[in-house]
Amino acid sequence: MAKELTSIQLKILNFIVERVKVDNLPPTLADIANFFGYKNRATVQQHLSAIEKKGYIKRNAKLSRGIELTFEDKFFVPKPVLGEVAAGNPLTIYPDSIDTVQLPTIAKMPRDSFLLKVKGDSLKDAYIFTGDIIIVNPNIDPSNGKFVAAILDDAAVVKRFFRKSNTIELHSENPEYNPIVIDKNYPNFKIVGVVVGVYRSMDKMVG
Amino acid sequence: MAKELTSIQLKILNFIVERVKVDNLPPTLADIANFFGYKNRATVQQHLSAIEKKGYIKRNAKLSRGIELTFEDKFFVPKPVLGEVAAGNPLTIYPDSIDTVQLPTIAKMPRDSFLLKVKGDSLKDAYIFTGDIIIVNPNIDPSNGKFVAAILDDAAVVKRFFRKSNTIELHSENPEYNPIVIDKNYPNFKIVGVVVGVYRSMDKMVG
DNA sequence: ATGTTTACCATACAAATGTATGGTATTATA
DNA sequence: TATAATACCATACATTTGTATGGTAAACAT
Repeated sequence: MAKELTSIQLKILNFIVERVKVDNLPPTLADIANFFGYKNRATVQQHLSAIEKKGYIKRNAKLSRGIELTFEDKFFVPKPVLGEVAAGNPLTIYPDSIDTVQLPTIAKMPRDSFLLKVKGDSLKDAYIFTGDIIIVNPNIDPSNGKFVAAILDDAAVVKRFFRKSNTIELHSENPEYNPIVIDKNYPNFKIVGVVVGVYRSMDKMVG
Repeated sequence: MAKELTSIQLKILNFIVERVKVDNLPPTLADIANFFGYKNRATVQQHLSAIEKKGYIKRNAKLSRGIELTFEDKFFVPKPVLGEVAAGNPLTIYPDSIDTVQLPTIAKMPRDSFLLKVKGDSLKDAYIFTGDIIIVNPNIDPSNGKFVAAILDDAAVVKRFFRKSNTIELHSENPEYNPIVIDKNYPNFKIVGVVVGVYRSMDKMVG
C-alpha cells in the first residue's frame, strides 16, 4: 500500500502538505507546476497519479483542488507552543516555539491565539495539569467569570477574572483559597489573554 | 466591523464553514448555488460580497475556492457530540447528537472520530471531568498504554489499555485501584475506540 | 538488447470557475 | 414617499482547471 515515493514525488507531496497547512487549501495543478517550474500541468498530473497509486493522496476526479491527503500523520498538525506557564515562575513567551504539539485537527485556532504549555500542578484547582495545552486568545476582553492567563509580579497565573469597581479579583477554582485582590493601577499586573480552551493529548500520557 | 448577517447570509456562511469542516475544502460558487437551489452563481457572488463586506470572510480574487473564513466566531465550529460516557451507566451513543460543542478550530478531527461528553467524576483519575469532551478514534488499534473508551457490562469506562496473553487489563490512573482483568473472550466487553484527546471549553465554566 | 519506469515536453479541449452587467421584486430605512 | 439594501434572475466572457493524447530522453531491470 505505502510504496516508496521518488524524491521528486516526495517534494511534490510535501508541497501539497505545506499548502494545506498554511493556506488551508490544496493547490491546483497549475500551482504545483508553477512552483516547480513545470511548463505544463500534464507533468504534475502524472506525478499526482503516481503519488495516488502509491497511496499517499486521493484525488477527487474533476474537482478543482480535489487533492486529499490520506495518510494518518497529516491529521495531526504540528502547532508551535509559544511558552510555558507555571505559577511562581515568570511566564516565558519565547520568540521561537519551545515545542510543538501534535494537535488533532478539530478545526483552526482562533486567529492570533497562541498555545501555552502548562508546567507544574499549581493550576490543578482549575483542573489543568502538567502537559496540558491552554489556548489563549489575547484579543478578547475578559468578562467576569472567564479564565484568564495573567502575569502578577512576574508570576503567571491562570484564574477566574472578576472586575470590581476599583480592583480586579482573581478567583481560584478552589473556594478554600481567598481571591487575589489587585488594585486597578497596580503596575506589575498584566492580563495576557482569555483562556478559551484546554487541550490534552492522550498520546503524551502513554509510556 | 462585525455587522449582523441576514438569515440567508448566515446560512451561506454556515454552509461554507460546514464544507471547510467536512471536506476540508471551501466550496465553489457553483457548489453553494447548487446547495441552495440558485439558478446561477451571480446570486452567490452577491451574497459573498455582502458577507465579505461585513467582515466574516475574505475572498481571494480569481482564486477557485478562495474563500477564507475570518470572523472570530467561525473559528469555533459547532461539532456534534454523539453521546455521553459515564461509569456505571451504559454508554449511550445517540443517532442524533445530544449536544453541540463550540470547538476551537485547532485543526481537523481525525477522520471518523467522534466526540463524547463526559458525565460524572468517575474518570477523574484520568484527569477527565464532567463536561469535558473526549475525542475518540474508533479506527485505531489500541496499543498498550493508550487510553481507550470501552463498554464493560453495559458500563462505559475510559481507562488505560493493556493486552496480556489471555486477558485484557484496564488500568486506572490511580495506582490504588486494582486493574480490571477481562478474559479475552468475555462477551460483554467491547472497545469503542482510542481516546486521542480531551478538550475542555472554558466558556462552559463561566457563571 | 528490450522493455519499463521516471521525468519532462507540447498541444488540445470540455467543463468548471469567478466575474461583470443589467434586470425585477420585495423589504427596510430615512 | 423616496432610497437604499436585500434577494433573486438571465446572459455573457475570459481564465482556470482537470484531463487526454502523443512525443522525447534518461535510468534501470530483465
